Amino acid sequence: MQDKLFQFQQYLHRTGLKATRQRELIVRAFFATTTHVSAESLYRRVGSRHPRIGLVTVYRTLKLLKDAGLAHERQFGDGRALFEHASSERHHDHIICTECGKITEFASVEIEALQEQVVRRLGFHIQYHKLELYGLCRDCSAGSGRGPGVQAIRVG
Amino acid sequence: MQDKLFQFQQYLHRTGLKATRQRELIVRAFFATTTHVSAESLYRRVGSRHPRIGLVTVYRTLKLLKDAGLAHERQFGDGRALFEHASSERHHDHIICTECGKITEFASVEIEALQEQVVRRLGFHIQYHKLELYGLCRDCSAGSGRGPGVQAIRVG
DNA sequence: ATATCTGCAAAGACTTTGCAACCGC
DNA sequence: GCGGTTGCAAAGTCTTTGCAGATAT
Repeated sequence: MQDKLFQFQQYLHRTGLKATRQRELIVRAFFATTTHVSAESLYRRVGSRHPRIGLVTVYRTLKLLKDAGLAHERQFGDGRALFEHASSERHHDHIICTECGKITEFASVEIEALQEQVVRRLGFHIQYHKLELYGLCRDCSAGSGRGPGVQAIRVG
Repeated sequence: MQDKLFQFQQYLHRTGLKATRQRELIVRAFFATTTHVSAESLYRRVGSRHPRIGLVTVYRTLKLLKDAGLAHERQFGDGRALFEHASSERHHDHIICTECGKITEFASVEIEALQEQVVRRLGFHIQYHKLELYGLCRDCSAGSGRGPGVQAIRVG
């Protein structure tokens, strides 16, 4: 987490931008999360300890994190963007529980290989993809929905 | 197309709603499209011949079409909803050209079977999924981008 | 010193809602 | 005529932008 902040500050320096107190606090808070955060929820996390930081600055810093390649922005169709850590790990997709909102990450090389096949047949040159599965997680199909969270599981 | 309108009017009657001139015009315009339309673009299509119809009514009618099971709403992550005809065909997914915006539909039973496997291993009970591939279509990779359109191709 | 940053307020894009007039049934 | 419907305007949500004062280098 400490080196993510360092990478961010490297990016700022490289680009001629400034390493401000607000940016450090927001970036720390971002990398302290384990789940997908919205701008609003990150704002609330930071604001609980540092009320003087504006939501606008959170938006702007998240944009910088994207530009620096340290964050990904996701749209899960509920009208707001969620941000997750960009890691050096392989690409992954998401399965979202429609009951409790829990987001689980997974990856399947078989699925991706098939996607490549399909794309080739249609004459497309693929750049990236987005696969979202929606359903009930184990807890919620058992009828005991808990709060949201994130797991990272590798399949295939 | 005529029977889609009939199905819609059946739905209205069944639900105690009224078959108005505006609704008929909007629904006709919707089923006259072959591509994915936004509320705004459907509004413009209708408005070109019938300027007295409001955008708000288009939104409300699209909602009715969804409720009637005759339209699906899609979010391709650019901040606005696109609507497509709900057909009795099998589920399909989309591949979107990042250059010209062309949306091509496809379906692959192999991909869906693999998704089922993954989901089962994670203990999820799947309800629906969303797969979007992004890349360059044949025309655009050849360097001759044309306007957007839609094709329907079945694979696998 | 000076170009960038911050935070507020305001604007923008998309969609929904309140309300008085309107119109199917 | 009653109750749903329309269209305008207004509000709501999420995100971006303009601007004057503040700050990093």
